[in-house]
Amino acid sequence: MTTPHRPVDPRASFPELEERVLSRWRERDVFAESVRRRRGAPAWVFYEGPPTANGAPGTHHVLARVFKDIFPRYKTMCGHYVERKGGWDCHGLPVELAVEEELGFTAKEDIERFGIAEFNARCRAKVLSHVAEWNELTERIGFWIDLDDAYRTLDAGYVESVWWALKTINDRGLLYERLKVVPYCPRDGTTLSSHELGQPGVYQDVYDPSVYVRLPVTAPRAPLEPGDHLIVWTTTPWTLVSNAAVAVDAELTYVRARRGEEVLVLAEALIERVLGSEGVEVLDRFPGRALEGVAYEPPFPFIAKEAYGERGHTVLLGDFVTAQDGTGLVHTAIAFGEDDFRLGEQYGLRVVNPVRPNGTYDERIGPYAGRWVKDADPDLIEDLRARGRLLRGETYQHSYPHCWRCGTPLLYYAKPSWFIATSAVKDRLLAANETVTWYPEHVKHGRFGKWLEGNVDWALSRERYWGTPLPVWRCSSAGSEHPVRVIGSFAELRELSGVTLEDPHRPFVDDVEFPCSECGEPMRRVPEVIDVWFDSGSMPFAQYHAPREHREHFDERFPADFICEALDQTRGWFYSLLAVSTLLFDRSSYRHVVCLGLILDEQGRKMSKSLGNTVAPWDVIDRHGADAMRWYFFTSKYPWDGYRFSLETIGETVRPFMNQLWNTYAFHVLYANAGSLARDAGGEGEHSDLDRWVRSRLQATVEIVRGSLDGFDATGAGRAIAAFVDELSNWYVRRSRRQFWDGDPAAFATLRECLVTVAKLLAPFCPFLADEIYDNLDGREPSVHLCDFPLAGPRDRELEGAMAVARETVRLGLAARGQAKVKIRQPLRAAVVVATGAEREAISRLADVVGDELNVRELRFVAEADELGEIEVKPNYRSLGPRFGKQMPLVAAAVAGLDPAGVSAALREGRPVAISVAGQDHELTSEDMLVSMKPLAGYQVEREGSHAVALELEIDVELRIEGWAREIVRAVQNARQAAGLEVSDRIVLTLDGDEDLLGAARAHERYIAGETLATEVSYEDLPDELCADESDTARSGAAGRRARGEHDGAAPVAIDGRDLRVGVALASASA
RNA sequence: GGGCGAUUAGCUCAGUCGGUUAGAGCGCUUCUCUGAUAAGGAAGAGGUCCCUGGUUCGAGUCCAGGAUCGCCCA
Repeated sequence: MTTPHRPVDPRASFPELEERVLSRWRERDVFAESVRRRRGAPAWVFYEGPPTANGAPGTHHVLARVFKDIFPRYKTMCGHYVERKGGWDCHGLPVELAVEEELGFTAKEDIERFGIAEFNARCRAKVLSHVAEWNELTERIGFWIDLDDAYRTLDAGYVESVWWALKTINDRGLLYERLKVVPYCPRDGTTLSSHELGQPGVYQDVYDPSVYVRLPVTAPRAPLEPGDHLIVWTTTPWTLVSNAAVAVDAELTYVRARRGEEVLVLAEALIERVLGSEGVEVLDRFPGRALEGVAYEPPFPFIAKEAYGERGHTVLLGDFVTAQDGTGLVHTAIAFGEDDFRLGEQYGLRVVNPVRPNGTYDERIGPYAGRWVKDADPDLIEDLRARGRLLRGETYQHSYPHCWRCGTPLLYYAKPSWFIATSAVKDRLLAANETVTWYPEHVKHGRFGKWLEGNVDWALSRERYWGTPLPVWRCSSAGSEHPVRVIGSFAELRELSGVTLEDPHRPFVDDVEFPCSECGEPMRRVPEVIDVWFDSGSMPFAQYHAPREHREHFDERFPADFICEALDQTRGWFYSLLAVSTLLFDRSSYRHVVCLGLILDEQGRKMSKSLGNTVAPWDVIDRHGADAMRWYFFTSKYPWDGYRFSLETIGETVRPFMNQLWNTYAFHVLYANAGSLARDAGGEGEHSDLDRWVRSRLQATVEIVRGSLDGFDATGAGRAIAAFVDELSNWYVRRSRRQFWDGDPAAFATLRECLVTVAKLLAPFCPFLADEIYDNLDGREPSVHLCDFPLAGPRDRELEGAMAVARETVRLGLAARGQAKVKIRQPLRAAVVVATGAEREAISRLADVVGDELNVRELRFVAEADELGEIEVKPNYRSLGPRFGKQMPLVAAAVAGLDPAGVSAALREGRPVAISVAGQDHELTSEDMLVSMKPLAGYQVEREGSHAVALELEIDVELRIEGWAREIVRAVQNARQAAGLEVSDRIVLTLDGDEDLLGAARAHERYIAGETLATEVSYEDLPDELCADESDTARSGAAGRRARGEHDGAAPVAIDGRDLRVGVALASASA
């Protein structure tokens, strides 16, 4: 340990430093070693939620990646084996869309014509096109994850694991096919995924027809009568041709209302909105359930009641009916609405869909056959009007989805799809969620819990190309009802078909056939691929190709202790993970989730390419460094609330902390190197109270950091580190500077321990900075990241409390100086401190520290505040409020009427104070009262609560001369610095100028010489203009130092209006 | 239209169980300190705690309604 530390530039560039640390990590293989060393230790499991690498990584990815990094690093340092396997999400529509765009395709037919094999080959190339950039950024931000062994959802092994999962789910009877109403683009002939619906611009405000239609009751029964009309409302008149039923709410109140000649049936709450306020007479009121079963004549005659079944063209009860808009009676067309479809299922109505896949009516709709449905709206309305069926027609503005690709309004349209019956395990999903700890907590029973409660079966299939093929084979004989076969492994498929799949993707898998076990006809795979979310939800086992391989490895790493993604994954990965593991293993696949919020720009707008307000991660890293970016994300706020992000914000947020730490570290290195012999003298010598105090604060910080990180609170932990560094720099080092100048081994040992421990605490947050400090100050391990995380040692709470009181005293004393406009450098005779008991003892113990900081010769104490100022007593609401309740104002008045000095005296002696409230006598103890002081004229007193510090302001000749001596020291120090001397250089000092000042200098010559490292002090004439111009001397370092013995004159300085000229010259080395 | 969250100083954010006069950092003004520091200290300016109503002796905090912003759905 005799080697001095590497010199530290106090203005080092963090980005450059980080690059150096990175190369050190590479040389020493630190990441791999950090994992290797914990082999055999208890596992702590992290799952990487796979990003897609078909685009460049953005700032929000950095946010996710640094939070994914910090907790595994922490747990590793705490002694856990934390495997960090990377992953890439490879399938899915965004990739297909990007390739389609490149090829100029607009419809699925283009892909079919182009050839699926070539198309998918391009998807495969595309999906990993940005991996290099991702890898580079991942390394640069210090996210330690194994990218060489990353799982990829496109790999055959991964696909096979997914197939296994689907087969298992099917074996439990939870996989099925049925019609589903989906958003459908009739022009492109394709269903749109939820992802596509989320594209910007999909929901547009449009004007659609809004029509109220009369439906004559055909078989009236009480409370209805012949001639009554049901009134329904719709904004999609084109669906009226396939009206199947009318839905009402069972509990809602409906009326028969007479207007003119006719009697209309609708919800009471909507009478005025539909019929206006005049000329309407309510004949009868009844709940919706009274209408159930009433038959009516449909708006158009094209499709007969029988086509729908027994309940066709009757009133049904639906739970989705509200009185928010419309009439309270909802037109229902089974094939064209989610609610409609569910109602149809519930009542056993058959699905009749008279719209062809290209969006035109089929032959069942007579005169309208072949017409594009939306274009038929005006004619259909006119038809209704001509037949007296139209009650009202207008236009209505609402938000409606459009195909993001071609702009066509989407139709909601029943299509066959494959489902997983997640709703059958809803209770298990909810139970699994109960085992998960969410950060923030409200997600658990809020957004996520609510989502689970409303669970509907998982629509699994996609009519697309680049995805995990749905492993379902179906008998090809016409109209076959033979059971489908779900394949769970490649071996199973090979056994049946004799085909060994090189690549399980389409189109190759589509060619594999095998005979139907029932009839021997070929079984062919259904054309769909599966939802990519099922891929990523399967990663706990699929990443290891489990269960076919590495079964134990998987078992040991299930479930995860920790996952972390953006909040929008509630319906994405958080759900798919939970659903897949609940279906397969009846438990959650994760224990703790940290949710991250959205990153907004400076103005609080969402960052988007179209707004041009994105901040590229590289810009931040090049300017502020990765540690700064990490520190900002960790500590500026809790991550789930989102960030307002800009380059400037990062700098402002981070500078105080990182610079403070760096400067403290640089200070240590500077003086440790300057006096390196002292460090090796053996033993640490006597520790001061300051040493003991800062060590105790260090232990307190370790406690907080551990506690916070154990609770996944990086923000609280980081802020505790910052608070400690502030105490270390602004109190410990500042108050201990003399010890460092004197080479006190106890001080160096203390500061070094603090810095090294901070480096360890900081390692998961700012891995570069922490490693640099550790490496230079300790370096026993190749990296701080191979160290154990600090364990909190014993604290000296009494000393911590004492120092808090002492610092408060200093604060008050400095404020008093400020008020009196007496500089710190001017010594004062005494400070008078109001304190009693433990506080007085505390300040006495630390009197040197306090007196030195306040620059007073003496601290005196007075026991009672009234010696320094007038007393005020106030009621303590916190203790008296619960006791007196409504009488509190009276109590306050009674307390105000007491004699403050008497109360103060009584409480001091432990006697209670009597008051009378509303004729009742009560006793108040010291807990019930707050005693404070008013300032007293004539003294310079600063007070707060029960504390006060007063300064004796009289400055006699002795004090004045001492003050001058300190001013002279300051002037000499400036001259030293201007001359570019090293902090340990000895000097020959020459002073010239005002006789009073020189007299003060002579009187305090030893002090001045000691402070300025002057081996010699002389009083001679100094020419004014000896010194060169500032630019030459200022901060010029060793190169600018004057030759030995040569005077370096300084410009005259003024002290109390008196001139002083200072000459400094480097003394000979022997001094 | 529904669900979830947010709203506190010019900016970024704390604010515990409801309790005296609502805080910090950055920025601004003045002063000060400096053998590490672009740092630190003191004072000052800066507040409709989004609004309205309610509960309470007492509300930034609890309740209800509303506004605005965001997210997720539709």
